[in-house]
Amino acid sequence: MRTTKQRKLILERLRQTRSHPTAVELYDQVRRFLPNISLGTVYRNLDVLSKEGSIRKIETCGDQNRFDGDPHDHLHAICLGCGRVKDIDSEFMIDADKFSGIDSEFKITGIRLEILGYCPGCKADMPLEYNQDFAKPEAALQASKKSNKTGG
Amino acid sequence: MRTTKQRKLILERLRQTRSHPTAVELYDQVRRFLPNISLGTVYRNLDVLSKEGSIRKIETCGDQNRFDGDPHDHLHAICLGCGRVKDIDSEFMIDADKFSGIDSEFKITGIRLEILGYCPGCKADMPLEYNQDFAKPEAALQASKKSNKTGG
DNA sequence: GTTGGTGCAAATAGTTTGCAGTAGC
DNA sequence: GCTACTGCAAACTATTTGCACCAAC
Repeated sequence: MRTTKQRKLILERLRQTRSHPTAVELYDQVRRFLPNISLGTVYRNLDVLSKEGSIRKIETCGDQNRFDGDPHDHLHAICLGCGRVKDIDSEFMIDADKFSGIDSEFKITGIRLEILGYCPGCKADMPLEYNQDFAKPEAALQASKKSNKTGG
Repeated sequence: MRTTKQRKLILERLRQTRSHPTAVELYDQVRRFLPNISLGTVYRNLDVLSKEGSIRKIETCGDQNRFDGDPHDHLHAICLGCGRVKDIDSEFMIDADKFSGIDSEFKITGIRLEILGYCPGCKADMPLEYNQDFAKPEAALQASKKSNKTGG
């Protein structure tokens, strides 16, 4: 794997930010330093870097993927209002072994665990039902898929 | 909400199957009964039915969404080989309250928990590392995003 | 100098939408 | 009869890819 200036810049920017940018957000950032870089290059680099393990692709199930410069185990809290992703301390991780008895035919390799909710800025957008009480995750997920502000 | 024959058929097919079809798979199924139905109509109906709560949109984070005719709480085991989704008994559910201490600013409304692994048919595609031991979920997820066979 | 990486633009895949006609209530 | 719903096709969004040139090793 060659160390091109594009690749170096993308990795560096991703490591420096605590946000979890989308490919396009990252493209906008790196363009300030390399005006001629193309979006295709950003996608290609995000792909090789995440395959190689230097970064993580976060599958937020939103319309766009987000990327995390920290490849170590930790949880993500995903805002259903704006789609932004916040890191959560790994002490809350759940071990995949907990589920090992589930199904003899299905070979479990891991779990996907994400915290869903609303960040301070999006509390106003929160469905009424959540103002009194906690409720079903999926319902909220459905309701909010649309409003993906570009998030930092 | 009107009960059109298209809507009725889509809901009926979804309730009858234990697979978790994609929109296109469902379209292929209902076309056998209503040859002129359009894919747009299938998408529109999946949207209203899931917003209304009759079905669930499963956010498998694959390239295509899948739909579940059973709106009740249960877990999904997602095959990283073919993208197919299998229901898991709700006794394994984890309560969102477990995470309530995570962050005072973030209003938690739920969690997303999915079991990742390989179904019997895809065990051959499984990365070598899993043949000896369980390993990190995300690595496998990255590796397998590509191979979404149309699943049933 | 070899070849992996780049910029560009076109292609692709999944999904959404505008529109004019249709059918459920 | 009103109007939500439909089929169709075009549009849209995120992402991928073919190609000719370039630069890291």
